[in-house]
Amino acid sequence: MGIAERKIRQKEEFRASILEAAWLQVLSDGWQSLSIRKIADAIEYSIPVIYNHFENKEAILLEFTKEGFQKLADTLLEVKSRYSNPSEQLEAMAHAYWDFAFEHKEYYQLMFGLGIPACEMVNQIAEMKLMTSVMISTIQEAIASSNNTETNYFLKYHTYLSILHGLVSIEMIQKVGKPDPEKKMILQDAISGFIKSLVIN
Amino acid sequence: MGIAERKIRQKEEFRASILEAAWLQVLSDGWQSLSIRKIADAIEYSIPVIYNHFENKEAILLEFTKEGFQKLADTLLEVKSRYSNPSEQLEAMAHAYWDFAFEHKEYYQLMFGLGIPACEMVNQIAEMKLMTSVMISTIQEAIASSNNTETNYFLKYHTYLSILHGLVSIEMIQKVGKPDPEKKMILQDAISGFIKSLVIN
DNA sequence: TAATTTTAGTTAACAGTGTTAACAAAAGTA
DNA sequence: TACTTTTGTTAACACTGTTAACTAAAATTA
Repeated sequence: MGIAERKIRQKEEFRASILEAAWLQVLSDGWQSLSIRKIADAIEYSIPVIYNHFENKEAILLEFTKEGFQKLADTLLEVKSRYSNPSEQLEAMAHAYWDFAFEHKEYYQLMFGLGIPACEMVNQIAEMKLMTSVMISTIQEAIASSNNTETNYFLKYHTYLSILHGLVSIEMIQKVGKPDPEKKMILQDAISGFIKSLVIN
Repeated sequence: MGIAERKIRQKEEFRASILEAAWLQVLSDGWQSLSIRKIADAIEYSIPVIYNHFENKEAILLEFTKEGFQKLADTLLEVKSRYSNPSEQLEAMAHAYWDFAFEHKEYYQLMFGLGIPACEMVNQIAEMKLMTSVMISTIQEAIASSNNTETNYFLKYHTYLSILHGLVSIEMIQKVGKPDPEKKMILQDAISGFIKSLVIN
């Protein structure tokens, strides 16, 4: 009964080839110009086959959104593991976040920008919760080893993420290509201020 | 020779009616579903007339982007004038910025979000420079009356704007309708930390 | 005023988009 | 081999922005 298994495998490969073709499209022309038709063209199949594997175009985008959050969460975890002090961790994670955003610009724009993440959808992306939990746990640890252990960790998490996302997106809006390396000073400035107010209070 | 003047006036009115119809569309269905055809339908003219008044769809969006930055700049100036202390001004402006974003969600999303402001375009929006200059001047004043007058004002402006935009856009992504009033605590937290590090250092 | 030019506005089309219903062909099962 | 299921295709629908070609109205000139 290897037939059924082969079919599943083929279906999986097909699905992967759709995503791969889509990703190549995105890399060369950006999200805006990704189209079902071009994907179909690239994989040399007719259009409707794509709908056998993805409910609609948004489902394809969702796949990449998940991938993006997964990658970001992994990166943050890895970076965090290189330090023991929560403050150092938060700082290193901030830099890693920045680097991720510009090294994987396409992912980042989908994850936060273009997405106009359809309302409830956001909360249903498990991979996003992963990123959230990495950040929150580190902030909790920082608070635990601080002067004021009564600090609202959720509020601080929200502040942390907002500062990071604000820095990144303002930079992305203004500059086009490479991220001005000087701008990392701004990141450093903002994030060290945040950390200081977090642990010293 | 009142004919030429009447013609100019009519052209102006026509242009205004296009913008008005577009704005109603946006208010009821959002930017994503704004279309030239619907505008033409609303003003009861054929499609190509719109291209006599606007080069393309983006030009219409640009008009609203300018309007948005103008309104925001006006608001910031007005709020600033109610205080004399730069720190108080920066704090009040931060709250005004937040309020503007959610009271004029459509404008804000166009100004910063969807816009994917076509590269150079951003620097050519005079109204945006207006907003920038209001913020920068206040920060300069805060620095002047601080401990460390050597602080890089441009870096601090960038940080200020990034914090604000980050807070707003993270909130907009997560919540759909009304802005959680509790979230203003986060704004307060982040901005008072910023101001403290700006004037005390 | 009549003829001519300019302007304003229309229809119809082009080249795209996402999505789906109806059908044909291939593959698996009895 | 005959039947059923899966797989894939064609062709269409309902949209999108944009523009070329044409007509009708208005303004200008002779």
